[in-house]
Amino acid sequence: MKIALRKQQILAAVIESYIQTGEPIGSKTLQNTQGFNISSATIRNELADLTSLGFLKQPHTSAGRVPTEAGYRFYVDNLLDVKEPDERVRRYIDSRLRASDDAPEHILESCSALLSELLSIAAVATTPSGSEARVHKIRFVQTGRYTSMLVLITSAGMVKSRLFRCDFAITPEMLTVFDRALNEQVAGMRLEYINKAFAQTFAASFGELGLLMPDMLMAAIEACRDALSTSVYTSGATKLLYQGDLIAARNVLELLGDKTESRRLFENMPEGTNIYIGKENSSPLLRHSSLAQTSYYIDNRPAGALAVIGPLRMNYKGAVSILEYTAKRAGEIIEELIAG
Amino acid sequence: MKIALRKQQILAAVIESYIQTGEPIGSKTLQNTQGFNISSATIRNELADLTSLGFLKQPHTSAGRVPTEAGYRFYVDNLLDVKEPDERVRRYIDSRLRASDDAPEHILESCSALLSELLSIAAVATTPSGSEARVHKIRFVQTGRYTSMLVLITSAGMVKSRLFRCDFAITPEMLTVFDRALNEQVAGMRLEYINKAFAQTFAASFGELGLLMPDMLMAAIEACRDALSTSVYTSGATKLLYQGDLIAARNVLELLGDKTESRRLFENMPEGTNIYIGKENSSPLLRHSSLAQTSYYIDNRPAGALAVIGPLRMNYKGAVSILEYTAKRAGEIIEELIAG
DNA sequence: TGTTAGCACTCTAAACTCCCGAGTGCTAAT
DNA sequence: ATTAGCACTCGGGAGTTTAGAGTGCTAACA
Repeated sequence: MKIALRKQQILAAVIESYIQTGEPIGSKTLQNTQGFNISSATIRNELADLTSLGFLKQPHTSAGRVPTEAGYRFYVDNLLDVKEPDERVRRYIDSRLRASDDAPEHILESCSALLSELLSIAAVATTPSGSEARVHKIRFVQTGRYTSMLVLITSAGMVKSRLFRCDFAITPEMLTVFDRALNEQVAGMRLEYINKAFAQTFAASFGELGLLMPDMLMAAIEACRDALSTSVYTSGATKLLYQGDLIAARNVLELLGDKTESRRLFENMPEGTNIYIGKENSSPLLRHSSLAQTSYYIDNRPAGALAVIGPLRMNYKGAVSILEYTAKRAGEIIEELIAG
Repeated sequence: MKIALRKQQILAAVIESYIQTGEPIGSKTLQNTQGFNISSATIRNELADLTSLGFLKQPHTSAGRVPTEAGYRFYVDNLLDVKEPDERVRRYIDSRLRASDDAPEHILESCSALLSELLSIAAVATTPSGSEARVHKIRFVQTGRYTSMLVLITSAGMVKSRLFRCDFAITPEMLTVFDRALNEQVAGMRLEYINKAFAQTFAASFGELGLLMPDMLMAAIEACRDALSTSVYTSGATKLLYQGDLIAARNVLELLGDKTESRRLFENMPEGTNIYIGKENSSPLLRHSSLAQTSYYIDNRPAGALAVIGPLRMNYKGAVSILEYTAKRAGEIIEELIAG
């Protein structure tokens, strides 16, 4: 769609004003505050055009204009010139990410805290999915007479542990047997193959000894499932409660409170930066909100997502800028970690 | 304070009606719905007395009565006959707690989910504090060339792990040295003594070798700190958003979103079951809410807390009943686990 | 003395009306 | 193509009215 430059400038002005104030804006105010060198009548004509194009609407006949979802869409597609954040902000992000401790999980937790803090809206970060990963090795630590901890280390450097409990007393020898037998089989296997079927054939191949293993194997399966499934960290959802639209906020809270739902959000996200506005969202709970999402990369492959969720009139420019910078740095820092 | 039986019954009726409907209730409705054998005029007299006693108030001169905080207080102190939950509910609680996996943390997570589900309000559960616990032992698992996992096992059977990373390549021998040296010192020590001061004297006593240890010791300190500090699991806070009082809900969300704040809530709770109504709460964020809390016991000692947070007009009877039963069962099930 | 019927009184919330003013679209002049 | 001018629209705030739920008081009654 080809649209005259002045129309675009006016559209941008309306949207940015509305994002800032939340109030419908009319031709006169627009003329005064934005310093256009044209009369309000001319602006009115343009506004009428933009309205009939479907980019703006009026809450009622005699009110100012408000962007429609299509308007926001055009804005983010064509009128958003995103810059890197200020040096001060960049420094701040760096320092906060560096301060997180040595687990990727904690870095991602910091990402979501950081995003919601800087943008004053809800933020989400997902851990890398383990779907590409393989078992590197599995270790055992005895923690009690009947209990032990299984530690799974994946080829991607992720570490997951799981407690299990047997109904017989565990001896160190037994753990050595478990360790050797299990690692011989699973080392190098894709995580998703460590499932119930595998456990059965594995236990069966040990005859009587196999009877001692189900608890241990169950723990292994669960550890793999943990490593395979992405976890989702959220922050600042309550901030939305202070920003007007109660039902939108409530729905977002609902969505983010449900781990399964929020995980699903990122399952089929295309990589790169994406913005979903209102009804464009896959979840009906986001029908009145916007989601801005970007991927972070580990070894040049998209690993997980950072995202913010806010009202339709969220600060898209700032959001994209900060999202992309944070994602870049988070990827780099996690890479350093794993390289070790 | 001595109060005639009939007055008490009327007070109870008003409060229970208000809890159910949220509407002020007047003398006539009270007479009709609760089947008192006295005229509405008589009820009016009693209501006037209860009002001047400070247990009831009127939103405006010509409206029905609503309980005051003092009214709720009298109600929970004197008029609450708590029964065990139904068999069906008991079964349900049991099965849900059994289904949680073998870590106390997961059981407590289930508790909070369960409470908020059954009572439709926000629920909280805290893990046992480790303040009484001592180090049982510490184990190491190598997870990468430069990284390892430290596993802390406490005398209370709690297991915490922590990753750490050194800037030199780790060898199995080195871990064996760490293991032996560290355990010799710390086994049996109270968790809170494993702190920076300890780490310094410990590292110092190893001379040059001590220079290799700071990362490992840092991890040990953090694991102990983890084990020492109670974690707080919350569920269902969003349910409050559907129950009228928005600012109360918002404040609760705020409180529960902040781990430090919500931990503080339970720091000095007396054991047993307690109810804090409105301004009785220590946190100003709960000024418009009620908190009902009970302890669960491990080996006959109070270990942690289960609680629900809801509006002043929460269903106190159901809440206490379900809280106490859940706490009892949770304690028992955790005991079984740890006994192993 | 405790209970009750009757009644005048109070007060809110909902419905209705009125009107200001911001904002519009159209027309005619530049 | 732009602009000034103007009649028109309409939401929402202010003021008014009204219905009805609920009260407290009084006087009669058991």
